[in-house]
Amino acid sequence: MVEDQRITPDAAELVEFLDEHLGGGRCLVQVIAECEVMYVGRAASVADAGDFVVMLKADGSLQVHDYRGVKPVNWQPRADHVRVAIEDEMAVLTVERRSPEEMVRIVFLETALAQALHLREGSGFVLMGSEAEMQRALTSAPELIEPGLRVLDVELPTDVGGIDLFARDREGVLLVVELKRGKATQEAVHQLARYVERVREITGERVRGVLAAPAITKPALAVLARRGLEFAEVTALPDVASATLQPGLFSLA
Amino acid sequence: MVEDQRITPDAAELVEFLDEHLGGGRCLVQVIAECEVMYVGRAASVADAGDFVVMLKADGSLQVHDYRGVKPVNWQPRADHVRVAIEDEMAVLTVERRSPEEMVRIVFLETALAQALHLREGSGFVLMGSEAEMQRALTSAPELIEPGLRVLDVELPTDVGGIDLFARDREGVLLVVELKRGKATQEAVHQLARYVERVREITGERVRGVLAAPAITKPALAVLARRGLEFAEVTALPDVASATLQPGLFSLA
DNA sequence: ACATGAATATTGGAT
DNA sequence: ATCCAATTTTCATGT
Repeated sequence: MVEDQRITPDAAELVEFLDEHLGGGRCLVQVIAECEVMYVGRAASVADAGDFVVMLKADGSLQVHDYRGVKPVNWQPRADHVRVAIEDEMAVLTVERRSPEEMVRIVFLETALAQALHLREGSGFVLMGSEAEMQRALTSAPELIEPGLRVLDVELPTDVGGIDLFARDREGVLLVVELKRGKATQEAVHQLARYVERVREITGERVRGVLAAPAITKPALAVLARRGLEFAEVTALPDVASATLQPGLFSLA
Repeated sequence: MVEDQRITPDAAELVEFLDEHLGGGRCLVQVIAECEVMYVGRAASVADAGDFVVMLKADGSLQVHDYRGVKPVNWQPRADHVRVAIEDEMAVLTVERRSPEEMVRIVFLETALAQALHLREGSGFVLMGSEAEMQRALTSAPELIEPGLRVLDVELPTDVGGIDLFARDREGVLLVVELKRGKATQEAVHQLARYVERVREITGERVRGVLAAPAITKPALAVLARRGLEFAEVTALPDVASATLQPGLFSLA
């Protein structure tokens, strides 16, 4: 798994190391070093000398990690061009991409460790509780929103965006459903209001608007009520969470 | 910088290592191993056995990296609780947090490397080109949007959200400006339309709406025009990008 | 603690 | 290539 490791390499050795290991198939290269990091592109930034973990993956993505936070200090998703060179007796890494045109430049002042890893692919990954999954569940069991609901359409496109679920209630009244997998905010209410208004304009019919989510913020609920819209509590993860959060067991079978 | 390292530790040695180094001040711990990763919380996921880089930072944040992409396969921002134990002769790492209630559980099947790093703090970090900066620039030089503009308010709160810039044009007509630091999308147009409509209702005056951004998508521009709103081209990074993207120089002075 | 909104958001999917 | 919408978004900020 650990293919190669160099302790306190000098500039020349680091360049050689990177040249050798970058671009490999399932390779991940890390450099732990004191360095300066600069970025220009969608924004621009400079980080003065500090200790960072620089991670370069096989797809050309780069991230520079600090001692805190999930988010890197600097990064670059899937770059087109990765280059190493020696400038002023220091190893310099340049990662560029077109579209958008941007670049990250790292000057290695003092390298503690460089390592090349080969990560064998995992056999499988499953994610549960996405909005798409919620949509499928509610389409096949619309009574979870309200009894007597008949789904007419899913992801129905309009000129102001796609309607998650379009239906008629038990009395035949048109119903627009906006789904959120997490706690719904005012933004979701505005989205729903927009769809309802548009459908009213197009059809001339009475239209109900329902925000379906596991929860809603208090301010959002207030706006919802003021606009004559409704909230329906639906959970994204039916029972998995409660079952598996018990300490000890953790099978998602 | 590299405080401690263990090559192919067994379960007991890994647990001891983690117990010793976790929770340190500016410490970052990495484990490169074949493992299984499970997550339950806002969603739920399972990753079958595969090779990953597990990174634990001093603030309790966790990330599990794959061979590709900037985003980790699994992660946890600032957890409240980090635990290691031996189960079925394997080292198991559990990272939990309240609010939201969630946890990541990692079973180490075969560990290639464990290392503890001490990252000294960097001296400085500067980011240029944020929306806040753009707002300040345009407030002090509103003619960049349009000649004769007088700014009345910044971040003016309404019941449908905060208006980035509120102004009067040279003819005294009210003007609502929505700022975007990147290419503006339809969502930004809807936001602007909402503010304009609300200000019209409140004031009863004629109100212009301007979307100020470095660029706008074609569909967004169409919607904008249809709604009688306007686009103003303003750049978030006045000249830094073009000046510094020249190969060779890279000073942001 | 809760809610809001920006972000170099990233990423996958549709057009 | 462009555009849109979800995301375990994360994160800082204000209340």
